[in-house]
Amino acid sequence: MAAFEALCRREGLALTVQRRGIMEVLARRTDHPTADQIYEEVAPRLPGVSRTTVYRVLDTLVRIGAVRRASHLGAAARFDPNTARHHHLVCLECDKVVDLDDVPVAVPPLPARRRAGFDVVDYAVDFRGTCPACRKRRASG
Amino acid sequence: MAAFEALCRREGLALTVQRRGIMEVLARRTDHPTADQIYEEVAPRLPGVSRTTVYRVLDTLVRIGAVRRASHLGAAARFDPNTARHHHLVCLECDKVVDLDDVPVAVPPLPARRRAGFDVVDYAVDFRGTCPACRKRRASG
DNA sequence: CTCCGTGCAAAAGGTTTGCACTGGT
DNA sequence: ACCAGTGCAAACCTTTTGCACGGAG
Repeated sequence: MAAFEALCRREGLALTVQRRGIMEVLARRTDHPTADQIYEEVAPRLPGVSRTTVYRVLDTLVRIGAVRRASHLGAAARFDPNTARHHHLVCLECDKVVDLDDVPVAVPPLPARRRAGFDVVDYAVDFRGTCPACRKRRASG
Repeated sequence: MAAFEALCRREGLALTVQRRGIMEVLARRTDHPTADQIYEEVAPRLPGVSRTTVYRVLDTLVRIGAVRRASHLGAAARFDPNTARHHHLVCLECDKVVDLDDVPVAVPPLPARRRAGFDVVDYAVDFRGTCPACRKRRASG
């Protein structure tokens, strides 16, 4: 939390009660709350806070690297005709997703004591980085 | 495509032009189109087709196992205060996501020739399966 | 001929935007 | 005091639902 305040100062961002409150909620929770869940938890402590602010603060937190979006696959649902196990290349800048067909990736089995009671039947690996188009765009821009 | 028609017959589903057209688009594309992108591509071939139908057909295709949803993280965006590399346990039934903090998973580096020009800087592994609550619910129900 | 599947329209989330005001710095 | 940050309302985008019609089996 102190690190967060330092980060804000370094970025020249105002330390508002809203930002502090939302960051506190995020820092405490170990699940991956939605914007609305964060709003519900923050609203009693910050009377009059709006959902708009929650969305805007979350954008800011993502931009300065204080939190992550849990999925990099974009907002809208995407569909994949390939039902076999396969992995993905994901561009962190434009959310483009490319299949890695026929590229087996050996992931060691998760030890039973780390599975939190889940029956694990499969896995998928997202390799994250920058796609050729975004790299080029950044180099020229 | 022939396999898809056989699958429909086996499931007792009518082979409508809409289902065939949407499945053809999905089978041809190697990216992960959104419902709207599929609609845009299918609309000229199926005059008068509605977005509603695209959504309903996609649901059907997922149900019979002809396609997959590319993300299992649910509709709403989720936020994660943990910006360090970590992996996830994902329930395929209720979309619950649990962090695997401090559980390193060794994934071999992707050979350069499989990277499709991406600069890969990180990776994340989603372990997929059934969470304890859903397993219990299924056992009792 | 019988329903399943579709189209339309409207509703239901989730998220973003325009504008005026307020609170940090 | 200035301007970034906020609140409100309305718009926007994606997805779902109710109802009536039409075509596949």
